[in-house]
Amino acid sequence: MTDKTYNSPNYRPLYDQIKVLLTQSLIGGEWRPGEMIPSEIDLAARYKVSQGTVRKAIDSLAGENILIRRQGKGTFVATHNEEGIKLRFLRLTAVDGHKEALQNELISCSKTKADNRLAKILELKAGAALIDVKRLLTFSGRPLIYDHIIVPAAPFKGLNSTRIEENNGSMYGMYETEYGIRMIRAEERLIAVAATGEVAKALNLKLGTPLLSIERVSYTYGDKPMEWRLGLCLTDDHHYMNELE
Amino acid sequence: MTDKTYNSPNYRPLYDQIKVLLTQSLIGGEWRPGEMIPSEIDLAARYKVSQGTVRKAIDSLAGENILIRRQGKGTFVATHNEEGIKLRFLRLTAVDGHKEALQNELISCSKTKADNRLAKILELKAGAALIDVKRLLTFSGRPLIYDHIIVPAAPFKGLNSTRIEENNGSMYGMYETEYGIRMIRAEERLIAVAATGEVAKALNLKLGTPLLSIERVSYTYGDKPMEWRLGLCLTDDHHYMNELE
DNA sequence: GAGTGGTCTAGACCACCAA
DNA sequence: TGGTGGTCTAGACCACTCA
Repeated sequence: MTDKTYNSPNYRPLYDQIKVLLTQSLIGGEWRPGEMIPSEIDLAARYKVSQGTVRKAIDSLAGENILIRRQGKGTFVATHNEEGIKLRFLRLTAVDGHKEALQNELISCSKTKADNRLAKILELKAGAALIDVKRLLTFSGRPLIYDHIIVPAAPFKGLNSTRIEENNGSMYGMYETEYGIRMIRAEERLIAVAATGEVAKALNLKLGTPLLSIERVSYTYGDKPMEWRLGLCLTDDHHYMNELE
Repeated sequence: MTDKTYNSPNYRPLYDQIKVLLTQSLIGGEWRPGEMIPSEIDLAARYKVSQGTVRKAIDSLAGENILIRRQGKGTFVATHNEEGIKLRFLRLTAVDGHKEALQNELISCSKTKADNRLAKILELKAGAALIDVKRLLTFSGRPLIYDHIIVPAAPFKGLNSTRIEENNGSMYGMYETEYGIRMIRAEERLIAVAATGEVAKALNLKLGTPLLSIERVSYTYGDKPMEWRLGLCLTDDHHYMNELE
């Protein structure tokens, strides 16, 4: 790490290189979700840089919610299996802001093959094996979201309805616990649509009722897409919250 | 600044105190939108702290898009009047991702009074004077958004249709240029609704067409709400993009 | 070349937590 | 009490921009 490679065409700051090394250890499973990583001083010794440089690398990863700092305790690998962080990606809240019980009702879990569109989104070959999950999410006993989830079959071997129910429908938690795959980022695209047959029936709505359509692609380390999801949400007393900076 | 007030109940890091001082200078107008602020070294001398501490304060403000760093040039006060940053809060993009010409068509600009709901949102007294703007936004010649904008009349004295058109409909730019008020943050709440009379007509739609409703409250320094806005968007070939971390 | 932000270091000390 | 992250400093040097 003494070679700073200044003036080289592909110059990267040291802390950026350290960040890559840390990420590789995360991908490689050296530190698993929920575990504590070595202290800043230990890492500094390991990589032969100053504590401040390690610090900056960790700061960056903490800013991306990949690591979590806890003063006095240590730095931990973030996980979706933690109370309070479990629903990090769920932006739908009640209009009056009250907390509510969330329940899953599995509709189906089957195998399909990727058409061109999904293959492109998930970076697979057309025809690749997929797992297709449909479910209903109920808020305080009322069904509000019709969820359609698709993941590649290869990395999620053995995923079936039993396993989903064992994990209480927490998909992200299951991906981590059962397959060691952690989602670190997601992109959502929202539009308004009219409720059609199957969905209207499941949500107990009139045909044509406006629904919020949330299409989400989730990424794991290295910006690799690992899940496609389409949620159709009834928004008569809930809304999707977003903060702009 | 020598008093570090350690162990005091309301202990705040030095860089946080510097951040407050910088923010006060921004509010007070010492450095106006688009201008360069003093160099880190100068600020360090001014506040009697090290460059690193000033740096951390600036880093924080840059992270909130309040300041913009430019290596080799200096640090500048962010502005909505800059090409490329102009539409920072607009998340609606074409499905195929192509760039498009955006145009404003002013429908009305009138005075009203705050009802209880708006008074609460904008932190005013019920009955306070408001300015009410309606307009149509067209993308590549096609009307896609019916916008309803409400601001308190007091800080925006003299805002009328003429002035809006002089600023080409760029509301945030106008707030800065004409009134020295900069929006730094916004909260949005999205739901799906059905098009009703006036809006359906303006957007040339059938009654009941699903529209994306985007309610936005914008805040200036000190988390003071200064604008309420409701956009009704046709999303047949556009979508609202959002990134989750 | 002078000035700006960006990186990196080494060291001191503080705040928080657990045993 | 010892270990962890968090703050702060002083100083050296690099990368970028512009005159």
